[in-house]
Order: sequence, then structure tokens, then C-alpha cells
Amino acid sequence: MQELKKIDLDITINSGQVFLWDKIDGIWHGVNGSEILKIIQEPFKIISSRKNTSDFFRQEENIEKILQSIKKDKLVRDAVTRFPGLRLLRQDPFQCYISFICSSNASIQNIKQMLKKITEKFGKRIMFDGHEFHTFPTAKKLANSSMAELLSCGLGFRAKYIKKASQDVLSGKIDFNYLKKADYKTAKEILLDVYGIGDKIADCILLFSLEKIEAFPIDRWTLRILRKYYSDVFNESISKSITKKKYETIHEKIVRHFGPFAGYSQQFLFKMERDLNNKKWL
DNA sequence: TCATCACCTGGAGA
DNA sequence: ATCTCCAGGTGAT
Repeated sequence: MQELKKIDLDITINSGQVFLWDKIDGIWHGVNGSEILKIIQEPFKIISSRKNTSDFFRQEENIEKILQSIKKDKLVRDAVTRFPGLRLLRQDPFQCYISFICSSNASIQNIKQMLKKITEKFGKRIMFDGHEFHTFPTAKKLANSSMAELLSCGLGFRAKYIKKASQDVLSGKIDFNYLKKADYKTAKEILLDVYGIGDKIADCILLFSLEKIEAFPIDRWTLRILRKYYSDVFNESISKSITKKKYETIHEKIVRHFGPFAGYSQQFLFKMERDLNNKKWL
């Protein structure tokens, strides 16, 4: 029973959810909004630079129930068997929002580099555990930055997205607390209205930071998985590219098939397929 | 509604 | 060395 609840840090951090994490002397350290986290694997312990820390690993959640639910699908069951310690994380919403806007048409290494520069240029420098870190900047800080400063972070065409998206948070057009309370569909529509956010990125933000576990981001990897293993299940051939309308109808089928915790199944499938293809992580 | 295409940038592979 | 291609997409025709 205790084994089922064990979180595997290497696997979880290397599953495409977070980018600002590094192993220092064999121990994972990472940035989550205004806090820096240090996580010991054995015995499992979370050390935060802040007094009040969030439930980053979702330890309050009934993971046994969730795994039991998603394991009804055979391929997900295989993935859970291979990566039993993989967990969904609960990230700082603004950092998650900016991170995935940066992810557009970029490799994980590239995304990490962009975000690292953003924290170094705009975040607050703090010493923690004997090392130097930079917190993730506030929306205000990024909204008021110049385009030249943003471009110097290697953001390229994403710089204009980041600037506008930050302004939308500052103005209150995007209110993460409201989005957390709203239902999936409502929250998604609001996010889709942000310049630089489409279906895939909206779903990542919803799943990784806004408590929408039914979100199932469909990127080139998940699409590949769906094409490869689920065309029969969904009773339709899935094309190589996906249109806006198609994304919506497929998502409905996904939730019907995988259930209310579909986002968890996505995480296991994504991890498995990328590992299978020897793709690099952090 | 749908199919193309350009897009910043850095790294890998030819 | 130099070039091409691609990377967890999105917005504009």
C-alpha cells in the first residue's frame, strides 16, 4: 500500500511538466513561483524557501483511487506499471502560464533556457541551501518589461505573446483564482482568448496549475499516441494534424474513454511514448 | 471550417 | 565548416 503512494522524483520531474529544475549534488532543486523547492527522494522530504508551501506533489489527493480509475485502459495500465511513481504536479499558475506559452514550437532544452533567462533577468535573486536562485517574476514585472529585454531572453516570436499575456494578468482579464473555481470549459475559453494560447497550451495550463484534471493536452506526441493505439477505440482515423474543431470532438471522446482523471492518463502515456523514442528531458 | 505557411532560436545531424 | 531540419503550436491568410 505504501509503495503505491511513493513519488519518483526523477520520473516526475522528467515528464515535461516543469522546466526550471536542476539536480545539484544529486538533489532536485526547482523554482515554483516565488518559492524555491528542494526535494529529497529518500526519505521523501520537501524543503521550501518559503514558510507556507503549496501541495506541489498533490499528496492530499487520493492517488490510489485515481490510478485505479485510469488503469481501466490497458495501455495506461502498462504505463502505470512502468512508471508507478509518476505524479501530476500542482504548479504556480503564472509560471505555468508563461512556461507553456514559451513551449510553442520549442524543444524542452530550449524552453528551459528561455525560462532560466527570464528568471535571471526579472526574478528576485535569493540564496537558498547554499546556492543562488532566481524566483519566477511577477506578472507586473513582465508586463512592464521592454520588448528588447524580453527578446534578450531568446524568446523570439514568443516575446510579444509573453508581454501581452502578462498584461492580461495585470489587468485582471486573466484571474487565476477565478479560473481555478470555474469549470473546465469556461476556464479554457477564457485562456484561449489570450494571444499566443491555443488548445494545447491552454490544456497544459489547466491541467498543471488550475486543477482541471480532465484536461488532456494534445500535442504532436499525444496525437501520435492516439493515432497509433486509439484509432479503433475512438472509432475514427485520426489525422496527422489536428484542427480546432477536431480537437474538441476528440477531447470529448477522450474524457468518455479515460474518465474524469484523463489528464493523469495523458501524463503516463506521454512519459511512456517519449521514453520509448529516447527523447531527452531536463 | 479547413489547409498552408511563416515564425525566433538553438542544437543535432548530414 | 556550413547547411538543413526540427522542436510538446499559434496566428494570419
